[in-house]
Amino acid sequence: MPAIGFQPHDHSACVDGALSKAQAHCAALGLRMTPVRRRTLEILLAEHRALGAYDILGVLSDEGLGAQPPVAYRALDFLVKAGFAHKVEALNAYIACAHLGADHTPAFLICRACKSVAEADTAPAQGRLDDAARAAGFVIERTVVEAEGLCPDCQTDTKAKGTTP
Amino acid sequence: MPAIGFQPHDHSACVDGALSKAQAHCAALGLRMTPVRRRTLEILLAEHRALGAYDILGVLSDEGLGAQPPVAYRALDFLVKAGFAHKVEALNAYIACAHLGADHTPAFLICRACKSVAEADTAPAQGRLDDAARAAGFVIERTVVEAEGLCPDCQTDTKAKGTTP
DNA sequence: CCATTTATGTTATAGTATTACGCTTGCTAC
DNA sequence: GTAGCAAGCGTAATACTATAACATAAATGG
Repeated sequence: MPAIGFQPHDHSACVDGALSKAQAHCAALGLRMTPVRRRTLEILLAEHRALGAYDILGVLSDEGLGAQPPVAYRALDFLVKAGFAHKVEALNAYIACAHLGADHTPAFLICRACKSVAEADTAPAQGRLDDAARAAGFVIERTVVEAEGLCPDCQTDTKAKGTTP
Repeated sequence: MPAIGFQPHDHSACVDGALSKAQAHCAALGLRMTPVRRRTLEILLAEHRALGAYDILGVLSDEGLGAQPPVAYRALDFLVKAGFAHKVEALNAYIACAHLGADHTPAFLICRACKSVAEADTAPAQGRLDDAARAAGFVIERTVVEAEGLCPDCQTDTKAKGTTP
């Protein structure tokens, strides 16, 4: 399962596919894909980049879908719980799930220059973390694996030379 | 390198050791361990638990060491950059480094019941993450590995039965 | 249809973090 | 020793992230 997001791909297909998979998943489980939730997912899907809750709220609010923070946070909570989106802890921001349908524990590669985020699989890393946890008698319920650095594109750009060029 | 924090240990020795190691490290590198910075490190070292910046600020302020947020944030930035403390992204909180002196990439085991945090080593997990990053052409500069769950003590406690008992 | 649950709208507030600016301190080079 | 400079601190103001609490409305299920 390769990381996507750093190489060109058929993005509109990737959006459409995710939307219809989400819709199907909701139908199957009796979850309700309301207008606010669907639009929030669309906004996230539009880019392989993490967006803050207030970025989402800005768009929703422009479209008359709710003007207060709880609207965005509730939609995001729903999407995260349903597995349609993830929270990127290092950025306090949210991103659409790139492997929708798989019940996975994602790892993120976060570009500090362009803020794009790729999602990889962590199963192996998690195995090792499990070992450490077991040794300590700790029971893991959720794991966060995130790496910050530079994506291929930004490694050669001027703006990549430092955090504040 | 086992995770510490979930088992009894000589805590005052662990605090003293860390403080003197930090002091020595500063002397060696020409860093300045000022009163605010030292006290901030002491506060963090006092418990194997993550503290918010405003928890720190509360203590500093009670002691006349600065009353505004930047005081705490600057001290924490210094400690994090120097490797004397880490930020726990999943909690937006800070914790003293448990393996001071080693230039390591830590993994945290965070108990959601008692908020204690243990620090383990991630070298193995990171190896796998490096592989994924290399495959994507991504250069990692910093990694965040955190696991939330229940520590040994809290697995049997009443309060551990659910998030909101 | 009515009761119940689920979702939304809104106000207010809590919690986390940074920018900006001026003052003080300590170091270095004359 | 002192002038100049960099690093650190004090403070005010503000931005960003998130939740609590309560009222209203819409869907579900008897």
